[in-house]
Amino acid sequence: MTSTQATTDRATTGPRTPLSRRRILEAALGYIDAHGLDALSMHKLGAALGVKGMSLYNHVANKHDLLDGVVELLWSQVEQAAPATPDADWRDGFRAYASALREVALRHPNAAPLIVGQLIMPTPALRLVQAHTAAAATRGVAQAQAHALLRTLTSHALGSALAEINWSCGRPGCRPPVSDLLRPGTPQELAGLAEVFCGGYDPDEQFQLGLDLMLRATDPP
Amino acid sequence: MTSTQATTDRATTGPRTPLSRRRILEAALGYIDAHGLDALSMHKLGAALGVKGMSLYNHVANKHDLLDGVVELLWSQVEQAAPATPDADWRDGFRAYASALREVALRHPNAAPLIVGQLIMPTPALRLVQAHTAAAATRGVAQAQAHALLRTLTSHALGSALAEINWSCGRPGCRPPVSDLLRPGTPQELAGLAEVFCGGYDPDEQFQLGLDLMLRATDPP
DNA sequence: ACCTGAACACCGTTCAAGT
DNA sequence: ACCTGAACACCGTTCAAGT
Repeated sequence: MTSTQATTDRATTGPRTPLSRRRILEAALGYIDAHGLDALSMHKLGAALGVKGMSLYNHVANKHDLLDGVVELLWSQVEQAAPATPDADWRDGFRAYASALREVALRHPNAAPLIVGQLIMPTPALRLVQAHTAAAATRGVAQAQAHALLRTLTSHALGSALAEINWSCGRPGCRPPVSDLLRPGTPQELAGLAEVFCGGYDPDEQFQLGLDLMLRATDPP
Repeated sequence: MTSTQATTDRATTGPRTPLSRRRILEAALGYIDAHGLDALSMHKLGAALGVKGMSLYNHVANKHDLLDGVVELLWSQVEQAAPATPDADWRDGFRAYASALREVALRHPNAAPLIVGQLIMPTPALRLVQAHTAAAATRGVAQAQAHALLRTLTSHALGSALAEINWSCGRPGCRPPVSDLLRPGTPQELAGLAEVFCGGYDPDEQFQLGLDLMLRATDPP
């Protein structure tokens, strides 16, 4: 309650950790995870950081820039999870890249649409392309071919993650239930179809099958 | 200038076509196409319809419902472009479905992110699944297999369309230039990579190759 | 250098009133 | 039945002022 107690919330240096672009972006992602993309506002994000909304403009240019930064943060998580490993089989590296991208999207379902809607190509994404292309090049894979494969894998990872987030109902409890996806007027017959189309499959398995297809299409080493 | 001239804007029945959900949704899509998703507001959309913002609430529940309606409109365009044709080869139908979905997304780049971010499964989408599944069933394709294929095709169409909208630079003039996608700090070396990764390929061709892969993976008729 | 108060135009939404 | 005026809380953003 008192101001001396308030510092226990942060448990770090001084009475208040100073603002920084990095800290703001992480807080923004956390806020989106917790409350949804639409709920994020500069005022509320400021409050969540113990600061007054307008202070954020000292570290980000505007809200659009803030969201770009969140996308960059997500890509850096992908980079951390699936760095290129020059010694291992490049196909395993490509597979790990696609899986990591999908997993980051699934771990942040409220933020995932940003990845594909922010009109930005963040540095960590380019570093991933560069590193994995280089790994494949050591086995004689041409740059154009590696790029084509990486583009397809990226589309597949994001496309299937977003489809899963919006339309699939995880196996057991189906949160939210399929019926929440349907407009009130939907005919009973189509509602039944939705139940099986959206609920009756394993998204992981479907994603892996797609991966296999794409990687097998390239001729051996 | 005068009020008698004003009616020439619509050139239809009476001095002012009455509002309807359908007319509102079409105007909303047109507005998004013209001015971008972020620019759409109830006030401005009302003005574009010659009406006062709040009037829209007589026909749509709220802005979220409005956007859901726009997504439904887009799916109905897909349905119109690629109805199932029970007599033709079902593979051609599936291919036409995926191509139509992609083309609708590319034709409405500003609205496309909505398809994958609105948490809704519109009736026309379900009708497409139903019709194409039925077409495949007449050739002995099991429902589960048809559904799996349709899910993969849907992910691929949307994933590649969204990737193309955001990160690719159509062959000749590259609007906007790749450099607009990069954050100011991007190292020169990665900027060069972006130029070839985002600009040096044919998105149509890449999409069609993916389609071939998916359709060939299913055993013959 | 960085945070704040005050202020701005704008936004989504409600509701009582008009027609 | 459907449109509007007035009003509300909220939003993104600016800027002069504080420290």
